[in-house]
Amino acid sequence: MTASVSRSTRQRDVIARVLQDAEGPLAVNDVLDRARLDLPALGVATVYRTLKLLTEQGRIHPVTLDGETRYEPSGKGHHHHFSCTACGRVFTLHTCPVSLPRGTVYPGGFVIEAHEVTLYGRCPDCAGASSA
Amino acid sequence: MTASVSRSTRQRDVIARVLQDAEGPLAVNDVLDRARLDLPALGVATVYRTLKLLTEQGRIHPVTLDGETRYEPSGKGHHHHFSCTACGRVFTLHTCPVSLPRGTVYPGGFVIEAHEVTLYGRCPDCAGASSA
DNA sequence: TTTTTTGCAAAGTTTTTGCACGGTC
DNA sequence: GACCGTGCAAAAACTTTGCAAAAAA
Repeated sequence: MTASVSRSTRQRDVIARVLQDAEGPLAVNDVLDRARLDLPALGVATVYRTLKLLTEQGRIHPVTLDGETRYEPSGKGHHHHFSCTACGRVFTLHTCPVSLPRGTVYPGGFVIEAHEVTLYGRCPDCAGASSA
Repeated sequence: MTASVSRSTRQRDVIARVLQDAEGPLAVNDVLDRARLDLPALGVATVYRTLKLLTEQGRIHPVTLDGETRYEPSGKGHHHHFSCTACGRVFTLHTCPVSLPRGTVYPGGFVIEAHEVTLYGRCPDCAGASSA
């Protein structure tokens, strides 16, 4: 038996690109919708399988926000997320609001290794056209 | 269309107490298991409905940690969570590492309403066990 | 051609909903 | 007694898995 080799397919390429081009981490459904613009016949199962594959390969990774699992490309450096309370979209922010270097000891004796910040509010689009 | 009145029931009391007595935010299943110690016949649907009700009443709120939606009592003041990468326990921290008043406008035009911070690292117990 | 991948559909899971009975007010 | 809440079971929503056909190598 041979070790299975991961092949390059149109589906995988499109899904990977969709994630790369996204404004932030995408939920399975977002990926499906966007990828179908290029591949109308794309099946849901393929999306799930591809997201799992890309995750195992370390090319993307899951982020859970508001109880929903989303995926974003790895290697985009330190960043955080902004969840719009109006339209529900999630954006990636490259500005970090905290200063917590690794090794910082928090009150109580908690030794910090990493941190995650999620901001909530109105995204530029919704803040500008604040009509409901 | 009368405003529905929320009644006090044994199920709701037990579920609320389970959350209050918990050492940290609980997942639906945790709530179900613990509440059934007092109410063996408690149905899953009731747990979901009650968690939703309590959330709408603002008495509890959901937090997503490690890809799972959990619930914790509200009114415990502004706080954040620390997830120990060694023992897996989640702690509540009352010190806030960020200064982001409501209305702050983030670069790009994001209007901040709230924020959530999750810190990862070694809790006091685990840090002490391996530090010099 | 050989082996992997895909799309469809069936099978699992998880969460929500419809109902009749039971409980609270 | 009126009306809300509960448990059960069915339904809907969300993921995973089995297969034969299609695609990559």
